Amino acid sequence: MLSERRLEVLRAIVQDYVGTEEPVGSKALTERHNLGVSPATVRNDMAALEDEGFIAQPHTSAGRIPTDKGYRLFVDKLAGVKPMTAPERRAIQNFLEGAVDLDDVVARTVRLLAQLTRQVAVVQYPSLTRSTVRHVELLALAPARLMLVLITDTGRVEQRMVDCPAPFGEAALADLRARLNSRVAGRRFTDVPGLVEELPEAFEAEDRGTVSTVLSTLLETLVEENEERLMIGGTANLTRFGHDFPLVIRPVLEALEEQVVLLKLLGEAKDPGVTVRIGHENAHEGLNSTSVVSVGYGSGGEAVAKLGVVGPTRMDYPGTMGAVRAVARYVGQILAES
Amino acid sequence: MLSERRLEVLRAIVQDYVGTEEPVGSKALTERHNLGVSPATVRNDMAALEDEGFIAQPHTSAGRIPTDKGYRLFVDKLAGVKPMTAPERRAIQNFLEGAVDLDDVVARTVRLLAQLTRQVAVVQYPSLTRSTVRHVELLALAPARLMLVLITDTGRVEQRMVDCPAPFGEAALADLRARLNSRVAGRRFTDVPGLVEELPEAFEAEDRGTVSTVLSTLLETLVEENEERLMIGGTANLTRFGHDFPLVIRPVLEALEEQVVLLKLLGEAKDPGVTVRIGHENAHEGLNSTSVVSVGYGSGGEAVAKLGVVGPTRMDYPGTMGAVRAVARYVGQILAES
DNA sequence: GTCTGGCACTCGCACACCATGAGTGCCAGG
DNA sequence: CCTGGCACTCATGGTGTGCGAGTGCCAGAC
Repeated sequence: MLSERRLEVLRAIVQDYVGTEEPVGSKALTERHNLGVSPATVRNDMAALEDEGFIAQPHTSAGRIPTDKGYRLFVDKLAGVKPMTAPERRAIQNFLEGAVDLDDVVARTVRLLAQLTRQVAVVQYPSLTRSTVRHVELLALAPARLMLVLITDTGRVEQRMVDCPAPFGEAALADLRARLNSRVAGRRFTDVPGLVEELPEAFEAEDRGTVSTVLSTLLETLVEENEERLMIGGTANLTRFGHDFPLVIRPVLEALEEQVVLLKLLGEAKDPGVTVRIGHENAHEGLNSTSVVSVGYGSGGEAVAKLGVVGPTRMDYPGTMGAVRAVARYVGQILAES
Repeated sequence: MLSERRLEVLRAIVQDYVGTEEPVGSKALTERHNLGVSPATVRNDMAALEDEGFIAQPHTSAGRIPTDKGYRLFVDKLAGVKPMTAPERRAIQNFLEGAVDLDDVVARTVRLLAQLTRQVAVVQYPSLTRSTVRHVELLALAPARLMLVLITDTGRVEQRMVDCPAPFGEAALADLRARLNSRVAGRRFTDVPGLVEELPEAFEAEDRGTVSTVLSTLLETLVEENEERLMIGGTANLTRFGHDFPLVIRPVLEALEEQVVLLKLLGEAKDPGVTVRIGHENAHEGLNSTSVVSVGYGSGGEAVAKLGVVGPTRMDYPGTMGAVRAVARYVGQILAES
C-alpha cells in the first residue's frame, strides 16, 4: 500500500516532469515542493514507487519519469479537473458564437480546442443516429430520378440520389413527402425504420416500387458509415512532442489520417464525464505514446457526438480535461440554440 | 550562356540529389552518368553553375545541391512530365470509380495523390462559382422560416436557413420554387444574379420582402467564402522531409491548417497545365522550403477547381507532375459521369 | 520503525582531440 | 578546351576524459 506521502511524491514527479520535460531527481523534488522530508527519504519512496511500476528511470543515473500506470493513478486519484477561468470561458463562448452553420461550429471548435490545449484537437460531427429528424425533402430531378434530402435537428444535411424503378408522378411525390414528414419529423433516427414500415401500402401498386426504393435509401442514409465524420486540427502542435521526432510523430500522423481509428478511439470512451486514455491504453499502436482526452457533447442533456484532444502522455491533465469539458459544454449550448 | 553540357551536369545533379538526398560531388557524377568528360571538367562546369546561382554547396568541402533557381531551370527546360504507366493509370481509375458521392471522390483523390507522390496532397472541392445550378429547393420549416437548398452539377449541396420578414404561404412558396428553378436550373452561378433580379415583382406586395430575402440568401451562398473548401491528406509524409525536423515541418503544418493560405496557393497558379512553384516562389514563408505542384481539374473541358501536392523542393518533379496530371484527368472524368 | 546524512558508485553527456577522406580550386600541360 | 595532378579545406565519426546529477545503501539519530 502506498502511504499518503508517496502519493504526494508521485504527484510532485508528474507535475515537475510535465513542466520541465526532464527526468526529475530526488533533490530537485525536495527543493521545488516542500514535502518536509529529506532527499534520502524521497529516494526511498521513489524506489517503492518504481517497484510498484508507477515511475521508471530512463538511465541508471537519471531521475525518474512517470509510467503510463503512474499517470493513470495521477489522473484517477491525485488530480482534479482544473476549471477554466471566467475570462477563458467568456473567450470560448464569444469565439463559438460567431459560427454561422454546423460546419463552422465544428471548425471553430477544433481551432479553439487546439489553441487552448496546444495539442491536436478532434471533433466528431453530431452523429445522425442519435439525433432527430427535422425534415425530409424529396425533389424530382427527372421523371425517374429523385433527390432525397435529410435535415437533422443539429443542422446537418445529407442528400442521396434515388433512381426509381418507374416514373413517379408529381402528385404521388407530394403525397409521399407529406406522409413521410408527418411520420418521422421530430422523431429519433433509431425510431424511423419502425415508423415507415407499412408506408408503401398506402400507395398505388405502380408506385410502390419507387416508395420502397426511397425508403430503403432513407434507411441506408441513417446507418451509413460516413455518418461518422470528424474534423481534426492543431497538428502543428505535434512538433512540440519530443526530441526524438520522426519516430514518434510519424505513426501519430498516420493514425490521425485514419478516420476509422479516430472514431474508434472516441467511441470507446463510454464514460459520461471526461475520459482519459493513457499511452498503451489506446488500442492503436501508433498512439501508444499519446494520451487521448475526450468527452461527449450534445445539444440537449444527451451526448450526440464526442470531441477531444490527442497529446503526449506527458501532458497537463487537469488543464486539458478542464478545457475539453468547458468546450464541450459551450458547443452543446450553441447547438441547442440553433 | 550555359553550354549544353553544363545543363546536362545540372540535370545530373538534380537527379542524383533527389535520389540520394546527399550533396553530389564531381567524381560521383562522372561515375553515375556517362558525361564523357573527367571530374575536373565537371568541376569547372559546377563552378560556373554556382556562379550563376543554380547550385550551391552547403559546406566548403561538400558536394553541390541545386538551388531553387536550379530546380526552376530543371523543371522548365530539362525535365518533361513523366507519364504514368498503364497499370498505374488503371489503378487510379479503379480506385476513383468506387466513390459514392462528392465527398468520397475528394477523399479518395486525396488519398490517391498522397500515396502516388508520397507527399502531402491538397484537393479543392469543385468551386461553386464555376459550376452550374442543378436545382434549388425551398422547404418551410416553420411559417416564417425557410430552408434553402442548392444543388450543383458537381453534386455539391449547400443549405441555408432563411428567416422571413413575414409568414409565407404554401402556395407562394410553391410558386417561388417553380419560378426560381425555371430560371436558374442549368445556368452558371455567375449568371444567376442577373436572372433573378426582377423576380420579386411577380409576387404580391406582402410576399416581396420574403422573396427578396430568399434571393439575397441565395446570392450570398454563391459568393460565400466557405464555398472554397478543401481537403488535405498524407501529412505523415512530412516526416520524410529531412533530418532537421521540427524547424522545417512546423511552419508547413501550420500553413496547411490555414485553408486561406492553401487556397491562395492553389489560386495563384493560373497556368492551364501543371504549375510548379518552387521554394521561395511561394509567397507564404512557412512554405519556403517546399514546392507546390498543382493543376486544375473539371468535369467538362473547363477547370472548376484545383488539386496538387506539397513536398520538399527536393522532389521528383517529373514523376510528381505526371501523377498530379493523371489524377486530375481521371477525377475530371468521374465528375463528368456522375 | 522511520527519517536523515554521508558516501561510494554508476553512467550519460559535453567537450576536446584527431585521423580520415570526400570534395574543391587552381594550374600547367596536352 | 579538356585533363591529371596537387595542395588545401573542412565536415564527420570515433575515442578518451572529466564532470556532475542521481542513485542505493548503510549506520546512526529521533
